[in-house]
Amino acid sequence: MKSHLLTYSDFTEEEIAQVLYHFEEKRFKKKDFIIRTGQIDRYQYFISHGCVRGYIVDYNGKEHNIAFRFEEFWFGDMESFTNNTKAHYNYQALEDLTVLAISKTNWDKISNEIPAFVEYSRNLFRNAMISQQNRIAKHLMQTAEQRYEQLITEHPHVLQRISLKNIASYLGVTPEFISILRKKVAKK
Amino acid sequence: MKSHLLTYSDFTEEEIAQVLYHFEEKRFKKKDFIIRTGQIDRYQYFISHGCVRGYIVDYNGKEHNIAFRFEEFWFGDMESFTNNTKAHYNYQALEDLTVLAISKTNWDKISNEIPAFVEYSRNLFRNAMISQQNRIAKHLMQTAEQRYEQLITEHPHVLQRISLKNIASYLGVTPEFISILRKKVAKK
DNA sequence: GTAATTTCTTGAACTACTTCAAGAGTATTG
DNA sequence: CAATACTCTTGAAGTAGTTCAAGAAATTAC
Repeated sequence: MKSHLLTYSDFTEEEIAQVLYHFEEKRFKKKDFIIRTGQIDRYQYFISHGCVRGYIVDYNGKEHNIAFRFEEFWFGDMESFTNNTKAHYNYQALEDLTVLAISKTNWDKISNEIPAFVEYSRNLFRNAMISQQNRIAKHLMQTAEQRYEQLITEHPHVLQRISLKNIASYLGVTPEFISILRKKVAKK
Repeated sequence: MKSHLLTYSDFTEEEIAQVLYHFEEKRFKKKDFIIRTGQIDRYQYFISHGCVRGYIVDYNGKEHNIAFRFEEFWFGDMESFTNNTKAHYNYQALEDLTVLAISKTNWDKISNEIPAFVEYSRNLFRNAMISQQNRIAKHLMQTAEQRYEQLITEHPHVLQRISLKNIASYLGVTPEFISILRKKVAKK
């Protein structure tokens, strides 16, 4: 966490200590829910160990993965957290999970006291915004086959930890179609 | 612009004057390019009048609209602007356009001098991140027909100003298919 | 104000992807 | 370690959306 803070803004040792003081460690078991649709998300979570998926459920009850998050990444339903509204997304542990959690109260407190933290979070949001934008562009430009190939070449470690069913949902296709793609790609 | 600053953070009158001082007004004609793929985007743009589309070109030379921006909104290739790298996206005026432009140099200067500006931009990025996330979710959940219907009910003004061809590209379908959808929706 | 260009529509043939059903393989649980 | 429950695969039939070609309608340009 400390090194993560320093890569996105300049903190003094004292500021770092002050920031870290406002986090609490939490643990979850595989398959536990950290955030559920309809509830208010009062924390942001920084993963120290494990991984999670974020997903949304459509009117037919079908689940759609919008994100996977691994060690050294943040997750949370930012809209719910910011506006105290009901969360649109669910976040579920895909492995046993250890996180550093920060409450909204502490988040706001640190934001007021430590300008470097505002800059840190600005940089995080900017990067997130950029990568979401790029993801949208890829969805518009590429077929499912291209998205799958790009995923396995650019993020091969993801396949070690995430089931094909979950990958399929993230890519926006059915598990059956991922099977077909796998056969195709294997032939090349 | 002034009222926009105030809705996203607390500025003193003096700070507002200081921020505004670092913008320059620029004008473009309909169809002009403000940002082109491959060039470095050295400005961020706040629209005072007109609208633009952001798009990316795929390997087949096909264009894909990733965004439309109207009055009182920002645009720019944030990745290029931040890292001084080549822009992935093109931004083109869809109408005669007047913008307030801020250079990277001035952006960084204001960020160092005015904490409220860092908070302002953090809030912008956060909102952008949230709406991109929601857009991805909609793409995963909805058919093109549902996305089209939602667009015309939630943003009917968009249809007054944007051609169907450009809407089609934004929704991720062909213009021909938008025609089909329009007939379907008209029947209801 | 007419020519030139672009946008929108229509229809027929095609492709990427889904749905459903069923079986094999792999984890998880008591 | 047997029972249960997921995950992954296969195939056949179906659907959402594409491609291509061509014409009508609307905009732009000289």
